[in-house]
Amino acid sequence: MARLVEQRKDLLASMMRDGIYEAAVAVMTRYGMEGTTMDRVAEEAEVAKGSLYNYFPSKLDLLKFVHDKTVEPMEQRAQEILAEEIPALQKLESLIREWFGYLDKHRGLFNFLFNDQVARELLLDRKSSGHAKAVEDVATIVRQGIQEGTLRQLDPMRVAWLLFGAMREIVEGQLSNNETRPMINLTEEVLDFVLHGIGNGK
Amino acid sequence: MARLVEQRKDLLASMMRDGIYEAAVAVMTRYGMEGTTMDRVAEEAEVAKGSLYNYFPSKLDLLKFVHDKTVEPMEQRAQEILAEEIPALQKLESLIREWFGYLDKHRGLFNFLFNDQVARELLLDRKSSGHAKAVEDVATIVRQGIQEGTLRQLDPMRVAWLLFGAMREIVEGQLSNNETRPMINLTEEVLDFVLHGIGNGK
Amino acid sequence: MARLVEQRKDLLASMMRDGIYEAAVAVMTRYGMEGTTMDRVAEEAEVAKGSLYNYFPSKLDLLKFVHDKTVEPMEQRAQEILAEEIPALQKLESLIREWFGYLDKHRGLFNFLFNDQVARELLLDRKSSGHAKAVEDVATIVRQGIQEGTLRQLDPMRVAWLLFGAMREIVEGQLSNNETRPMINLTEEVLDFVLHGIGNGK
Amino acid sequence: MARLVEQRKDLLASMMRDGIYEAAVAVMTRYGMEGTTMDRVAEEAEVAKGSLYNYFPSKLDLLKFVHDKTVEPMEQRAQEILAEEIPALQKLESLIREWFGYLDKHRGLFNFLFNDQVARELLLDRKSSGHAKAVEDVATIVRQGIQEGTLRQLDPMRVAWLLFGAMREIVEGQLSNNETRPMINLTEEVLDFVLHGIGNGK
DNA sequence: CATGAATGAGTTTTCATTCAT
DNA sequence: GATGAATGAAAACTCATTCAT
Repeated sequence: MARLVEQRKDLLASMMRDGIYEAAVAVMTRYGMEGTTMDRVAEEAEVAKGSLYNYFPSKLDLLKFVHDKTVEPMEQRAQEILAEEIPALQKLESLIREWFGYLDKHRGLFNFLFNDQVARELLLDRKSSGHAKAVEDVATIVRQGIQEGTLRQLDPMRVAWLLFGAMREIVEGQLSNNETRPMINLTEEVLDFVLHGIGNGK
Repeated sequence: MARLVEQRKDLLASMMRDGIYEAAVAVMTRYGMEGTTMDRVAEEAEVAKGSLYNYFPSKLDLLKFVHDKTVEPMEQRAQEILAEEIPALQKLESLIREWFGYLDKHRGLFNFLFNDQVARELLLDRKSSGHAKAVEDVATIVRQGIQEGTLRQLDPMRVAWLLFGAMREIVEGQLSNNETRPMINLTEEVLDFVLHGIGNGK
Repeated sequence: MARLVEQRKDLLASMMRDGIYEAAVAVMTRYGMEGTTMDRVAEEAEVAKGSLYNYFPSKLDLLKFVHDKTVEPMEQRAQEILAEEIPALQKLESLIREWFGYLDKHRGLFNFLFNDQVARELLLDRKSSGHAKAVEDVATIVRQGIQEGTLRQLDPMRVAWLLFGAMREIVEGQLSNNETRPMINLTEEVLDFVLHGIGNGK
Repeated sequence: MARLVEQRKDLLASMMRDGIYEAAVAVMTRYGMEGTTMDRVAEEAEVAKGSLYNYFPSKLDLLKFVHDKTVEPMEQRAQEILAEEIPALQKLESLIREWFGYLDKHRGLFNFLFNDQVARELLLDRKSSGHAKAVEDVATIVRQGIQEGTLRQLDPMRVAWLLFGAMREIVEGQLSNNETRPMINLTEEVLDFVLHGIGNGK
């Protein structure tokens, strides 16, 4: 019985955290990192400021939560792709497509997720940032591709960084141009670039 | 004679500005943008807080100065390379090499120069951010390469973003790994990636 | 029930505002406008500096509040007097008496209300300064008196300024002499001066 | 001989003080009391800021000097008028005329001379403000007028305050209306008001 | 547990005054 | 004496965090 009460409590707390999460995302999207104050989050969440502290010990913890919660599903999906039994090239395409789809949602959080100093700082003490993990995933695929003979023998980590960066940048270009078309359409183009480069071969 | 006194004064002022610049860079490197307060800069520079305002009318002006002073020589160099009468591929290599050499100095400012939201904001009213300009430079080279037939017919701007991003990311990877070897060594590798991609040809 | 809670809150907020008002008046009286800092007000009110900003968005707003709260009842009263159906001379006497009574309270604020540049500036965007309004009120009475034939045909506005100034000055004289007798006793005398001047008739 | 050197020094110092005086007046007129900083005065005087302190130990001393130097000639003139052997009424008219003429010059300093808290504070330790002295002068004239039978038997000091206030206020009215016609034209009107009041006699 | 007022350290900026040159 | 850079004590305002109700 106490067990049941316990569960109910956990459930409620979890819902609260989610509500605050949504609010935080909204505020971050609207005001940017600098403008994200606990006041605004509380107001957006329609909760008293003090209540935030019942669910998150500090602002930093809230930010970490937002980060994790946003990155998590993407990482989940990446793991699934990695686990499939398909050629590296297909995995790569799936992953890129997935990323773009993911970034089409969360546009507002892009800076927070990838660029911002704060993000970086709050990740300092994490085992490994989503960012780094993503790069690692690519490296794994590259290794597979090399074994399969479909990819050149290059340093997998280096290649992963390059690939990831190319993708990230193009997203940023789109965002800074206020381009609203879905970024998922860029998948082919990016894949082409990554596989064949820009040189006109022989 | 008055001329000489004048010069001496300018020199001193210039030295102060440089000292403050150094201090600001140190603080930014150590504490990040968020943590860069005038207090800390003053302390680092071993000057009174008020003295900063004898050389920079506001914090924003100081930041602009730091940015310009850091970015300007690079832009200069880029223009020189663009103006040379050599094939696009050579320009590209020169540019990348230059960038890496440049980033080897200024490691601490990398985030300020390329990643930070604040940096972006304070550049909003500048002619055009160094970032955007750099991408534009690459696009120019790509256009030349396409005409020369050495580069594939791809959207030059898109390619520029991709290339720039790849490079930026690899730098970031190096930095976050606390890799201390000079980044300039990566030039070949990046160029190879960009030109041929990672696919194993046919 | 929620209604009750709401009311209690409003009441408390109102009390705080009043407390801060008192503190501000005390500080203004003691240190003058120049010396009225938010720090001092906070200290006087025995609240944290930050708390002031929970009740007044800015220092200017606090000053406006002080001004309004002090001036409003007087303006109210003036309007009542103007609206009465009595001869101009009676209105004039009433108004002057009211003013003196009013100034007997608020002695400390006299300079803030009538003399200070800052006060004037902060009233610039108000409908119309209490000062100007008071003069206007007198002019209205003078016009009535002229019509009734009890006052000479003089420029009403000019007369209003003269009258108002005479009164203001005498108050100031009293204050600077640290004269503590109620100023309301001066009503007759001022009225006599205003009506008959100091000349000995023919 | 040393005497001569001494004199030359005094003369130079005196000239410097006068130059700074002019500059201070210009700044006060242009920027108001709040905006009168030592920096601006120095710039206006085309002197280094530090030099100001060779001639005035502090800002307050400079302000006192400005005040005195501005008020002095007026007081001088008032004394002369008082000393003349003419009826009180004529003295009164002369004095008022003189005041208006005086205020026509020094418009920019009006607030500093008569209204400002700062002015008040810096006069606190003076034997007697120019303001108070002026009132005293009027009282003297009133006493004479009473003896001569041309003025009613009223409290001379009170009358002096009233008269002075009326005049001051009308000046202020002119200034706040940005009325640029010379105020000296108001002499008759004010005198009329003061002598006969606004009442329509019997 | 919810609330939101209270807190106060921290931020940018100003400016009278000092002092080495 | 002249200079003006250096100083640092205030000033207005912000906001993460606490805590009484």
